[in-house]
Amino acid sequence: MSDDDPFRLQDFLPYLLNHTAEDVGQGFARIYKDRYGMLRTEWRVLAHLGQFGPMDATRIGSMARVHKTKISRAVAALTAKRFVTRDTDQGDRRRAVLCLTRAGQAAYADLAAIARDHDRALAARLTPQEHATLLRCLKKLGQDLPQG
Amino acid sequence: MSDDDPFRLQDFLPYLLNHTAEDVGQGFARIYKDRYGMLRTEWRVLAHLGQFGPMDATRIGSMARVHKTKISRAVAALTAKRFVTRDTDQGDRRRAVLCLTRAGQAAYADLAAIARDHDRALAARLTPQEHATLLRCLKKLGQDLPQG
DNA sequence: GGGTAATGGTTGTATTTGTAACCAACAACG
DNA sequence: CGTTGTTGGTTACAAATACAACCATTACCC
Repeated sequence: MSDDDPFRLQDFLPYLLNHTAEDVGQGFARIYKDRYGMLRTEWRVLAHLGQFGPMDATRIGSMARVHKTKISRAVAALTAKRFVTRDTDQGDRRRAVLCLTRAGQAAYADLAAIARDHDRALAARLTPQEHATLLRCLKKLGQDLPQG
Repeated sequence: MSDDDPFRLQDFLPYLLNHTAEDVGQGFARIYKDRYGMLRTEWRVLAHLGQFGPMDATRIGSMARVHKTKISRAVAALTAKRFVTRDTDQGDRRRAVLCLTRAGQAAYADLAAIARDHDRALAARLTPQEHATLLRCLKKLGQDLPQG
C-alpha cells in the first residue's frame, strides 16, 4: 500500500463518526433532558426496558455495551424519578429485575414517539438506499471489534 | 405517517451512531493515550495543526466544532508536552497562533500513519461502495443541523 | 477621545465520568 | 461444612467535562 497516500482527517472514520454522533445526538438529548431531566444513560436504560421489557442491570449493560457503574447510577436516578422499580430476584438475591412503572412507561411512550419522528427527519436527508447502507455499515463496524 | 409504526431502538440513528463511534474510537484512542498521554481533544488539536498548518484556537474550535474551553485546556496540555507553541499575534494581541514544534510534528506524523492504517482496516470491513456511501452520509448528517 | 459592545482566550465550580476497590450472595471443590 | 473464586451491583475517589463568569484587547460609534 502506498505509504505516501496521505492521511485525511476529514475522512478519518473515528473522527467523522464521533463528530456526526455528537451533532446528531445533541438534538434529541435536549428533549429528554428538558422534559424529564434525564441523562443519556438514563434515556438508554429507559429505552431498553421499554423496548425489551423487564431485565436486570447486567443485561442492559451488555446489550447497550455500557459499563455497570454507569447503569447503576442511571438506575438510581430513574428509581428516584419513580420511572423504574427494582425487584430482587428471590432465586438469586444478588440480581434485581428492573421494570418500568406506569409513569416510566408513559415517559418511554412519549420519548419513543419523538425519537421516531426525529429519526425520520434524519433519514429524510438521505435517500432510502443511503439510509439502508448507513445502518448496515454502522452495524458492521460496531461488532466484533478487535480487543473491544 | 402511520403512528403505530413502532420505534426500533436498534435502528435509531443517534443511538447507532454514538454506539459505533464509541466502539470505533476506542481502538485508536488507546494508541495516542498510551504513546503520548493525550486526550481526545489533544489529538484533535494536534491533528488539525498537522493537517492544516498553524492557526488560532478559535479556528480549530470552529473547524472541529469543539468548545473553546476544551480547546484551551488541550492547548495548555500540548504546550506542556512541548508539542505546540503559541505566538501572540502582534497585530491583534488577543489572538495566539498555534504551531507544532518539531516534536509535535513527529508525534503527528507517527499518529497520522497509524490512523491511516487503522482507517484502512476499518474500511476493509466494508465494500468500497459502502465506504463511500458511509462517508457521504456522515458528512450530510453532520452539517446544517437544526439549531445546531 | 470615552463609553459600550464584541471577541479571543482563561479560570472556577458544579456535574459527569472512569477506574478501582468493595460488599453481599452464590458456586465449586476439598 | 469451610475456603476460595465468581458474579451482580454499589460506593469512593480521581480525572474530565460543561457552563458560566471572567480578563484583556479590539471594534464600534457618539
